[in-house]
Amino acid sequence: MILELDFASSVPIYQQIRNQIVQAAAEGLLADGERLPTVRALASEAGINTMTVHKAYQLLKQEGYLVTDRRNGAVIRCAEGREQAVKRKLQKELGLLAAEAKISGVSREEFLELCGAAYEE
Amino acid sequence: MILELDFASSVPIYQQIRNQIVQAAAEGLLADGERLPTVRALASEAGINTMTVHKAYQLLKQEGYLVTDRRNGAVIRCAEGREQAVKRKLQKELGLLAAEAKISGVSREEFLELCGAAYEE
Amino acid sequence: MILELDFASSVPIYQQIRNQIVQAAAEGLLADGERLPTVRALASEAGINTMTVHKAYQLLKQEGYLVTDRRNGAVIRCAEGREQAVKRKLQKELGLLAAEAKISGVSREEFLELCGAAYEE
Amino acid sequence: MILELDFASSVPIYQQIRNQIVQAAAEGLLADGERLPTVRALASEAGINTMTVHKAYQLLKQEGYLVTDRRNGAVIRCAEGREQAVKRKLQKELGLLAAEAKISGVSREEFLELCGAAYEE
DNA sequence: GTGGTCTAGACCACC
DNA sequence: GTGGTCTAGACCACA
Repeated sequence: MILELDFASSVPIYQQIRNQIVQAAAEGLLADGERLPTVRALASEAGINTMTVHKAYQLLKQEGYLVTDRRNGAVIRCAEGREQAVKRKLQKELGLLAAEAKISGVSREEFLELCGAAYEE
Repeated sequence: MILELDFASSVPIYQQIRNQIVQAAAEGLLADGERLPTVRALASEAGINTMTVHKAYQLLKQEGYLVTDRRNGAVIRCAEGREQAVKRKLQKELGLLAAEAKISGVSREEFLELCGAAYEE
Repeated sequence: MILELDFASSVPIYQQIRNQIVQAAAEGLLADGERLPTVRALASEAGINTMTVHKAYQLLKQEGYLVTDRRNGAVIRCAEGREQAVKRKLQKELGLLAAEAKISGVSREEFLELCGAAYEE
Repeated sequence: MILELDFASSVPIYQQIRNQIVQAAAEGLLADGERLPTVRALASEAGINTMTVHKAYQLLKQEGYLVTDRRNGAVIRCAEGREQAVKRKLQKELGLLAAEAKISGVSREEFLELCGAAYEE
């Protein structure tokens, strides 16, 4: 588990952790059901406060990407039940991104190409 | 110019204003070169402080979506010179959205469909 | 007399006019003693308010770059008597520019080269 | 951190702060990576509003002279990646200063001497 | 009339 | 503790 944190970024560190775990899961680096490092381990490895990692885990849990198993600690949870919620989120966020693309001269084809590439990766 | 602001949202009001202006421009409600409401007008209409509107305008200006003409006030500015910057932004943000879609069971086809719909609108 | 004005710039229009007249004089496009266009002529040519041109002329006059001759209207005035004042101004402004160059990795040689080129032009 | 602010000046306070921090960095009073005072501290020390200091920091951040580390506050950032942008700025500003020098009777040698002295300091 | 600057407070999110 | 956001006023420069 290697995190690349940007402490100067405007996006909160706990959010960066959350994002990178989600992306790692999507890229297959984290298999469904795989155990995540403990809060303490991840915090010391990244040189940050345990509270920050805890908050990221809480967020993932709340979103359903993570389940805390009494015996195994935190476990990643891919897959279903989230489709509707995620689609709603996608609609909202894609709307804004598409608008920015549109008025900046990015064509529909270029936009969809970027979308496809993003899913592939 | 009708703004729908959510004062309870965690996304700052000035960002909401910025987003809605970008979307209005993409939907054609705001033509290239069209004059935007004055900061004072928009502020009083939305029931917020002029500073907040000012900040939104500054942000749009900095991103190149808006030009403040010393004689006329604020003017919307579509297209040109922004393509590269916008594409980089798209790559980053689409990467995360695609990841969320992927591990939530949204197929490539469904994802691209949503992307296309977002651009269309 | 061709002015290139940027109405979106943060530098006031009257200041832009003043700057371009000074530069034109330095490049020899405006000879010492040459007559400047009337306020009205310059204003209509550039599509701006006469008050704005007037303010630019007032500024030039105050700085000693321009003399209003009762018979000839506004006349450009190159040369001396201003050396001390200009040197003081240069010291102040160059100090800041040099500082920016320095901490941005521009070497002394590069900086002086740019200075020389600026004077040459 | 001692600031000398001129409240009567036409140059905005936040710009004065920005300028003095840049100059302090160039003179070596502020080392690369060194922590700047907090907005609150600087504001109370200088007897001005925190918003004004905040604006100065935002400006420095935007120009790349400052990074705000989420854990530590504001940190000075010398060099790298800014050379091109700074050179463009220098060309423009030096052009005007050189023009003023030229038509005020300041010779090329005197001008370059002042430039060299400015860099030295 | 416009946008730009500034004040003196307040509250919040993050770490 | 930090920076970020927001308010309700005010004043100024520009055109």
